[in-house]
Amino acid sequence: MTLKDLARELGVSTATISNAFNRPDQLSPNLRERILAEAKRLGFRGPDAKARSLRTGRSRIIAVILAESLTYSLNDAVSSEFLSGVAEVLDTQGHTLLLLSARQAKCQLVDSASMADGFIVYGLMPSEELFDSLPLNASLVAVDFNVSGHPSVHVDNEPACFEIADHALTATPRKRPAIVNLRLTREPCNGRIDPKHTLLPAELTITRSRLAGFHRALEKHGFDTDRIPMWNVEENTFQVCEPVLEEILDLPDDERPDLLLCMSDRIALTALTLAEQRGLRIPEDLCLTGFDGIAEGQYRAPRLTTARQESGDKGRLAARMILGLEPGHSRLLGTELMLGETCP
Amino acid sequence: MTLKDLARELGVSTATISNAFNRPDQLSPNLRERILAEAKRLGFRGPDAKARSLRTGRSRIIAVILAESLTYSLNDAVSSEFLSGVAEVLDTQGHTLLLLSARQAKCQLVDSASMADGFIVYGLMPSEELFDSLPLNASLVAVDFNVSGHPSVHVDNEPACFEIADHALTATPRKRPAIVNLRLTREPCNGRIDPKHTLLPAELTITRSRLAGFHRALEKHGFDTDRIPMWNVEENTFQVCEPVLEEILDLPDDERPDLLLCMSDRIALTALTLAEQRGLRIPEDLCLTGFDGIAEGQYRAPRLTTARQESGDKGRLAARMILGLEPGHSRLLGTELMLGETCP
DNA sequence: TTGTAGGCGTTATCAC
DNA sequence: GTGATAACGCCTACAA
Repeated sequence: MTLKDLARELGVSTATISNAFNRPDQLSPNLRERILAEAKRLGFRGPDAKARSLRTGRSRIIAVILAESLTYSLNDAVSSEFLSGVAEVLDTQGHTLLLLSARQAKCQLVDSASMADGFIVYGLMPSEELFDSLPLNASLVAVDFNVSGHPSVHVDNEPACFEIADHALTATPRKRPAIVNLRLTREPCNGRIDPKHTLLPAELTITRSRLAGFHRALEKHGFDTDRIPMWNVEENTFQVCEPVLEEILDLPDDERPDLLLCMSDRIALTALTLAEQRGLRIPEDLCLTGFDGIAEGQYRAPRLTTARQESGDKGRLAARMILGLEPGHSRLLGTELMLGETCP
Repeated sequence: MTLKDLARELGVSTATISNAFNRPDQLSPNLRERILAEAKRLGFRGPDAKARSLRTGRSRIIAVILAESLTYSLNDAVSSEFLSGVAEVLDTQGHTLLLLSARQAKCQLVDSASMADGFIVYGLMPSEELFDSLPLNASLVAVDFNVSGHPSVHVDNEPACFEIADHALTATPRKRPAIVNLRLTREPCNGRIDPKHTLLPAELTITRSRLAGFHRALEKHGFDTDRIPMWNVEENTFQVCEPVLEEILDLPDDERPDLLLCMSDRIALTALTLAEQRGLRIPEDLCLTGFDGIAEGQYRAPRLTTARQESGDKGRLAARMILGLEPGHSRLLGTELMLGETCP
């Protein structure tokens, strides 16, 4: 049942049917009523989206390209909240959300790409060539990293991390601060970072900005940042974090850090769980800080000291930008220091 | 830059270009190489998805229609794990995931509908008319409810809930069991359910099956199910559950339930948090059971006693069914009783 | 207010 | 192995 069939059936032209659906003001209400009623009766579900999108050039589909796998992104509190914000705006604006991952087979990513009206690219972007495969004139908003020629949405990572670390170091003097990074090294590394590792450049990972903030605070408090031990995890999940944090917590008492600056709440919460299992007193034996402000860290005791970022807002803003509802320049969102009991 | 442009530019026919991209065996490797190279050089990104989908009738897009808002679904552990499973399969099969919500404006839902090759409908379906707007011959898989004429994926809610409640009542004799439901009443209700409320029919909510399981166990243990107090929450979030559970926990000691059979882990965890805040001893003063087996309930102490459902498997199965990788009949997935310390 | 016709960018069916 | 051509279903000047 196509628009044309319906037109023939009703003895009117295809244009009239089309107008009945898309431009009510272009025909008499009576006729329109009749057409809509007959359409329903004959089982015409409205203009076909595939044909319409070919003709008009727009699909009302916005694609979000996620750096991580969909599996990860949908389960992670931070990215799913982001998506949630995106979805909220798209929904009210009559658009729908297509989920893509930079990890997925390139061909289908590219294929689906020409379907979407715009792209929101979230997180670290592994390959330059991906951008080559996106439609040339596509509108694109980058989130948490930069793409030249396109606006981006960022969070004030460096100042936020400075503030956290500064707080941690001011509240109680610390002897052995350490940092647990997330995807900082060029080569995958789940464990201690040593001088042989090369680090990803700042354009490719927000971890660098966060690290810079931590370092600035450490320097302010008289530490030599080169001597601050650092670990790294490749994925923000309990499973991946657990062994690395066990390695840290199982160090001899006089080597074990007494302050762990973590790049994410997920890491910090994993550390917290493992530390509690080992009978370490929080915060006396070990202070912990996170980043993100996810619910799981706040609905528990002790609550996590962290920098809250409004991931949902980030998504809403990115969506509004892609739809042209916001000025087309890059934006920087703030964070809020949340003082919990893990580092009071 | 279209396929036709490229054909003209290279002096070959459009068919040849199309074949170069879609049917490598239909032309000489040399020619194909040349075409691909020139395409890249001239900035042709490959066949346009909109046009292709119109022509072939397939978009390689599978839509998931969620009963709840996208915002909720993306943040809820159970549904995001489900989506995650769906995404995993679609990804490996070269399909992409379009997220729709039954809550969103009907027009765009219908619009986008004709775009997708198939539909996975998840959870309670509020309106019949939604189905009328889906393409007639669309393949469709229902999850957690039934749609006549289409296969569905279910979890063995009734037996699982019987098992949980039976365990709870066997382990320690209880005097005052109570049930906290999720979306059981026809009219929205956040609070105690009284006889005036009408309940949703079993076709529309899995809560009915779960309730039936609880009731069967209660009867077995000599309770009159009509006298078991029931509460209801409309949404599976901390914010919505909190006041209802406060109402329950703040009852006088001799009225407060000593066993709370909850329809979800989210509800049970909220109860747990609030009970701990009130200094109630778990499980001595209050036993709690959940449903779902989400991580949050297992990575804490005390761990939640619950029925674990593999939401990811559910998603994977639904996706495989919609892609025709599984026999086209309905399936029932099992659950696993997980004994935690909230009801040992 | 309604109808006509061209084309959006592909792919599939044929010929050659 | 390669090329012409006809759909796919719709939208929208423009004409009536």
